[in-house]
Amino acid sequence: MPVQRRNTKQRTLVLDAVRNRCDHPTAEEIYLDVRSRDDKISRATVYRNLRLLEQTHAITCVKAPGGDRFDLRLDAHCHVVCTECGAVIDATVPYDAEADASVAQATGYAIASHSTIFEGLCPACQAEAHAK
Amino acid sequence: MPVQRRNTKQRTLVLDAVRNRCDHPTAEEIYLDVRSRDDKISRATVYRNLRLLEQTHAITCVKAPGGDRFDLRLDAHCHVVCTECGAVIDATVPYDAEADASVAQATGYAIASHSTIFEGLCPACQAEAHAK
DNA sequence: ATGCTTGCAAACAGTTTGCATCTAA
DNA sequence: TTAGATGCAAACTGTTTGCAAGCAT
Repeated sequence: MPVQRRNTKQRTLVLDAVRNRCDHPTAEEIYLDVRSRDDKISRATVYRNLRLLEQTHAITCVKAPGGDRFDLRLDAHCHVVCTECGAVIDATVPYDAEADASVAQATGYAIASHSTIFEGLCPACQAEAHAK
Repeated sequence: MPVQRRNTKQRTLVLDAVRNRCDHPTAEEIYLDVRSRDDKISRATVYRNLRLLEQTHAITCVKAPGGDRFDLRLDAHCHVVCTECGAVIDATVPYDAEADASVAQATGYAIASHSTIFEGLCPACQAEAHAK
């Protein structure tokens, strides 16, 4: 675990790739995006940088079925994930900062944050389910 | 995807194993528990039954780093996971059913439920961090 | 008897790691 | 110069699947 960070071309590319997307890409999608700008970069580097940027709080990751999704960290917000196709979108519910303090008090954990994930069928998958 | 279910000895063992634990065991831990009662049961069977029981809503699964954790579904509640050691405990925050309806309205998703996961250091890991 | 279930092993997906080489500072 | 970063390939973890045999209904 290095303490000092360097600004490599690859690290910048990974961060930019996350910045340039509004959906919530998987590591693989980030890899493909970055790959189109630098066809030498390896998956390992993308994964290493995603973890590093996450630890730095430059980006956040949403644990969705079928792999983590990454997201630019602007403000804390919730996510909605489709139980059928796995699509992830942002939710419009305010972040309840008070809950963190309350849970910390009750459990003794040092709560850093919380994430809420709503699960359900997206409109497209609802339509498909009806079609059967 | 079978529509009809049978009551096999193995399925019962898996369900009982989840019922008999208050912590939030991983699939592997369930497997080891069940294994101690039936040393012929295979991991595949445990995984298959855990998924099946989840779909049946007999149990729920919490997506934690390092693998899903399983839980008897009594009532909807939130979880707290330690970012260091991965321990999972129940949180004491009421389930906000209203949020589901509100998100459903705003997004067009058919929201089935939501899960909230608080992240932070458990007391033991806090102590260890201080010790350094 | 039928077809859901099982056990086994192999396959899989997503991610991490060892190591020699490279490079930012 | 030197510690951090990279690329490659192999290793790993958690989970799923194909198939022949088994068992609940």
